[in-house]
Amino acid sequence: MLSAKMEDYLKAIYRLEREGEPPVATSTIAETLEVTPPTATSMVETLADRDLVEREKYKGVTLSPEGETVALEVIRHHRLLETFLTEELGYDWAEVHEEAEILEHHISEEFERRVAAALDDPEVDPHGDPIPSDTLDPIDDIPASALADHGEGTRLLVARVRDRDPEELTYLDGAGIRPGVELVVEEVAPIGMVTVRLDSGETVALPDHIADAIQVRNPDEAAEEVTEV
Amino acid sequence: MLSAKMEDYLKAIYRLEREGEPPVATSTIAETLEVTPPTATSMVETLADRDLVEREKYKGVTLSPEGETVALEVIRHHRLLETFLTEELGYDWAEVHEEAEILEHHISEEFERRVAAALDDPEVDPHGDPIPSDTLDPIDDIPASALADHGEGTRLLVARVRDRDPEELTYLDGAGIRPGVELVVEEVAPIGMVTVRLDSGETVALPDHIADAIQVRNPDEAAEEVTEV
DNA sequence: CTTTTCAGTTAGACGCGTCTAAATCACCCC
DNA sequence: GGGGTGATTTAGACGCGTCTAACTGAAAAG
Repeated sequence: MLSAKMEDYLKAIYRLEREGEPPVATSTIAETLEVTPPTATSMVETLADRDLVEREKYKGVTLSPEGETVALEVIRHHRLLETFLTEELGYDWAEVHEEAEILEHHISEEFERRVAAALDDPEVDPHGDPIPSDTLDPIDDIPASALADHGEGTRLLVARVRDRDPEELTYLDGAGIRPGVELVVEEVAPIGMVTVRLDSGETVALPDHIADAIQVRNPDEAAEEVTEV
Repeated sequence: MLSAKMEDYLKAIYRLEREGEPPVATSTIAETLEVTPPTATSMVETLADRDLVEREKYKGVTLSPEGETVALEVIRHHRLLETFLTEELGYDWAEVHEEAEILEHHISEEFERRVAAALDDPEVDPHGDPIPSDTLDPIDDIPASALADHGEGTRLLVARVRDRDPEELTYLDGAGIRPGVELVVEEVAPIGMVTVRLDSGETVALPDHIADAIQVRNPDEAAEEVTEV
């Protein structure tokens, strides 16, 4: 049986593999999980002993296929829970992360199935992130880029909001910025700030770290996909 | 912060206090939680250090007021979850115990509030057990007795079914025996078995350990209460 | 090619919750 | 009221996940 902690490590490694170049450094894992480097080393050894990661001493780790499956399972739990909490229990979009972060390790497969059924097998969670299928196939990420990387005048569709901070999320939600919304880049200021205009006409100024967290795509491409399906 | 294990011990002590005469013996706790006596002793020491139980060496323990509050909180979580799983997620009455047994330790106060609201503040769970209020006042148990203690010909209302075994519960449910149902004691056989007749006309034979677990009351008294309220 | 730097690992410790084996207490019986 | 018996506690251990302090390897800088 895998502990909640092991699942946390596998999930973190999964995420870090996709954010940078594998293999993932021990120190990066340690930072992400807010533990000291020796702690990460010893956990990584444990995971390697169980063939959940491939490890080369002093080089870092990559997930094994089994490790990736576990990570996807946990991520599926997390995202289903986030969706369930918002849709069925009236949670605010911003509040769900913490609750899901804990519950993801404790729900049964039966619970997972029933929640998925109650929600009609959703494909994305409230933050716009794709939910792994029940067969845990690798996720093909919806192609998206950071809002920060686009120039003035571009019209964009918000695909995902990659932020965890409840206060920031509440602010963004209140300002009308959430997955599915369209906006136009109004100004890219050289002081590390981007201003966008929503369809409502309102403008919102966003500091760089927020503009990096907002993932966007071309509205026309998104529309095509919907047509295809 | 209290660990899930501590909560389990407190809940067990709470239950055992009500089943027998306090103080509760260490060995009884050990049996209930399926650990060895030394393990129970050491956990009980820890709980006493935190003022969650009052303990007299070699004599046993009783819950302190704080300990009782914690126990009630955990029981509230458990019973709300059981209700939620049956009502909202379509779980079978028999399956919910195990799931609730784990989740009760991991849901937030926010989750508790929202579940209670979604269910419209229920007063009993699917097994007929009362759900502690959000203020965690002591539960005044609905007066009920064991089906096994009644003679032939008595008409009874099933108040609670105090069984955990999913197979047994599924059988009882299938046979039509669940909280709220009325029945008549048909035969008390000297071989440790009770036969009851349901309003549907069907008879069901129940071995003693089951007849002990089924809590019943006088249907007329129950009706009076409903009228009062 | 040597030095320096810093990421990464090893060594040793601790708290939690558990165990087995051994000691000890409480209480009943004659 | 001395023994015996069974419940209870003490002693000492272990695995997990964590820590700090100390050491080692790898890789950049000169």
